[in-house]
Amino acid sequence: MSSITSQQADFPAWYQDVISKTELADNGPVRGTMVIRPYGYALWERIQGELDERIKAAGAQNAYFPLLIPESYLHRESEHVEGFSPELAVVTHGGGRELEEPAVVRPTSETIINAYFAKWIQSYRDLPLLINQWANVVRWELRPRLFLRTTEFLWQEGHTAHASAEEARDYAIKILQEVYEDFMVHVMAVPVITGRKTARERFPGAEESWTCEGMMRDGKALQMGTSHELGQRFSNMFGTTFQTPEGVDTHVWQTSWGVSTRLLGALIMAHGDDYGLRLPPELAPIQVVIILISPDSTIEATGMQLMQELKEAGCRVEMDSDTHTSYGRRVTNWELKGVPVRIEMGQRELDTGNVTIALRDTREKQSIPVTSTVTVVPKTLSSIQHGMLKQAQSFRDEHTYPATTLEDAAEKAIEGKGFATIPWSKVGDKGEERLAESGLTVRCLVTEDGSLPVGMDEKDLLAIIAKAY
RNA sequence: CGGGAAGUAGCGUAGCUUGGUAGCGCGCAGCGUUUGGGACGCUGAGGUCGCGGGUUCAAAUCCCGCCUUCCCGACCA
Repeated sequence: MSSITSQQADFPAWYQDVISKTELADNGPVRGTMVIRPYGYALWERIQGELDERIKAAGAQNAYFPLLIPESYLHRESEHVEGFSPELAVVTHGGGRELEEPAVVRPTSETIINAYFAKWIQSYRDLPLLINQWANVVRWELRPRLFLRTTEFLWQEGHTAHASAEEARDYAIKILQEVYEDFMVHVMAVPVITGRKTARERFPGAEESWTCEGMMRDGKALQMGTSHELGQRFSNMFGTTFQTPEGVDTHVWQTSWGVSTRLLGALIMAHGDDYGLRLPPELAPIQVVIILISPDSTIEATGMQLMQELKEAGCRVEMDSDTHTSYGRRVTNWELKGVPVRIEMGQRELDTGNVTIALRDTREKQSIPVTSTVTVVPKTLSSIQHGMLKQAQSFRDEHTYPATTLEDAAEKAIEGKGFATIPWSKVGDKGEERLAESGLTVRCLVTEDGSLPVGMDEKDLLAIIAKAY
């Protein structure tokens, strides 16, 4: 197996190499489509599981809406259709004949879900209505990249209806912080900046968009998740109304929010190194791999017992007994796959009563008594988790530059390969246009202390400027 | 969709300038020897040279069109 391109030599090539060599995904036969292979899908299932738990804890329920949406639905909200029409896939034929009304393959489900919310919601007693769906969506992409931007991708999209604007806003922010930020920071070990999108970067049809922005190891920003406050735009167009306790017919206030398979791209690019993936233990489908050094029944029995004990201690463990393949090859392969802890089991371990454990994040090796493995490994996993978050945090801090003028910010973001921060009052819509000329965008707006700006006057905010995926 | 680069076995590539019927490395299969950081030997399988058309006695090679991938832009989770 040939080695992967180094990050420094060519970051995009490194990214491609990692995806193919770790067998995460392949390109599909139709441009922009992707085949997610078992290891990649295992990661997605871990992401789904963790998020689903948090989404349900936030009160939302899962449901499923159709893939095909009447084209006319999209046209009901003008900004929405303007935003999406260039990237729609439209079905014009079915059952061997031309359809009376073309159906679009959902690029997102705001419209169809609203059509049903309008039907289901009558009274303030029906609110809030909190729905989530796990689905695939299609947006015809001009420049696809595996996980980051594919024509078809998997995601969850939450859609909620509320009795007041404040409640809707609070819920959009609750999802952003308690579901997305919490998951990204504590499970993915990716520190994210939560902030508000500028008008230019907002979701088509939203009144406010809130975002989680992560920094990748090439210094570029990646939008990892968004939560939108939709106001009453969709409810006005779809006639989604409820009666208040006073008997007044009122349009609901809504939110929508989503994260996608793009998170796999974030995971790869936020933590990966020249040896391949580095998976945070909380997320890793395999947390510990036990490598049997040579074919021997005592070694195998000891390894099996260790695996059993670790499983009972709650670790996700796999045994590598493929002694036919050389030791070096196997080690390289497990490093490539990013498994956080590797335990080596061979004659030496039997003789000394110690096992060798190797940590993927720092590539350090330690020797510990076999008998303490079950207590040490879970602690090690936890310290790797914290170490990776800390490392990602330092990397981001080292690549974040305060600036005072627009030119200064642009230069620092480009030269320093990272984020530049500058008072939003120095940028504005005109400034965003100028930044775009050098390939930069305002990723989001935050308060001066970096927290989420809720209902604050824009003039006091700080803009995060960066190149973005 | 605009600008650039490239498509030859699963992957990486030679051959193309100067047309003559495809080679190498890795990987893969079988057998044997190995086994603590990408093992070795022997044997073997695997190719519509991206697709379509044209020129020619003859095309991987020359010409035209298209498709795909990567990079840079515009668009986006």
